[in-house]
Amino acid sequence: MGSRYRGPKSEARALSAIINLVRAGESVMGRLNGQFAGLAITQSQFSVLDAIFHLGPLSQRELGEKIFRTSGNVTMVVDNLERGGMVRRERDPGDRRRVAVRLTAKGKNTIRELLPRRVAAIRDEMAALTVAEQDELRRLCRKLGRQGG
Amino acid sequence: MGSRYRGPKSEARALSAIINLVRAGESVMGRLNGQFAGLAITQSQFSVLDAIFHLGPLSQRELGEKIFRTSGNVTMVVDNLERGGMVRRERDPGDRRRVAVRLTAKGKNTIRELLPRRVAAIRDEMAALTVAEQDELRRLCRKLGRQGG
DNA sequence: ATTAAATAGTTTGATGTTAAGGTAAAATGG
DNA sequence: CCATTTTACCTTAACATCAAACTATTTAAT
Repeated sequence: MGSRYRGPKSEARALSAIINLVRAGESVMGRLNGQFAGLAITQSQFSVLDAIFHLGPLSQRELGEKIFRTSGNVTMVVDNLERGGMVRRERDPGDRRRVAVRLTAKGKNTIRELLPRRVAAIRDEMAALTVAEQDELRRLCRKLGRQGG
Repeated sequence: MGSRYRGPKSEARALSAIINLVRAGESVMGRLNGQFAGLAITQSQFSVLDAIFHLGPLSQRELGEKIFRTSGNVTMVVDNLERGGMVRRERDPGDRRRVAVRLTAKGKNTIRELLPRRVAAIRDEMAALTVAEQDELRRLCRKLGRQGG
């Protein structure tokens, strides 16, 4: 499926599109994460705080789903957040396998402070494109991303 | 610059576009890197082999530029490739700070075997989009990527 | 020539990431 | 009730990644 021959030109075009796609993603995220330079927080940590802030306490399994990471990874990220006093682990008494990850006051303050900056940075990033272009980009990326998984 | 107000709807649009951009890049690369599962090679290692294969021996600084990584990182990736017998380091006699990274026969065979597979996988990934869409995607990603860096 | 600045590469310390395997708890099926 | 399977989390080993500090070498300035 999708493998009908299109010739070498077609391959160069596909390669170029992918390179630019990946590079754009990396460079946008790189600039966005520049926000965190100096602050004691990383991208993964931000993602976790953001998820809990918007969705309420989550188990690590749920967090892994939200941020598209393995459970082993979530363990480490939550470890580091916990050490920094941003979140608290609470064993679920009903199902003792589960751990609810919950924001502390410090974590809540941090994410509340960071969010508006992040929103502003995203707005500025995307200001390079018109509204129509942003919609088209999203449409194309969805079509691509959906593919295999 | 680029920060004239566009309202909250605009921010949701921008955020959604970025999320889909980054996710598409990650998911496409994830599927592409699935190719390497089982083989003793990683994405970074592939990038290095690919660069040397097409451009000839490069210094580590040049490699870092090509694959958008820091020099410290290149040191480790080349370490691992060298340990696997894929490349050889050769001190430049003219400028003894420099190290030329050169493919071994094994490295050459490996990349020659991997490249066609990668090209085919890329072709299949992008077959989700029409030719016109591929061009548009590339154009939009370029516009975005150029921005800050 | 001496000194200062720049460049190439390495090392270190912290974090992230996965895959694979391990432990404990819960659910399921006799 | 007991054995099996599944689930949630943790641990380990290996690699990736960056920032910052460091060594060695080259270039530039005076």
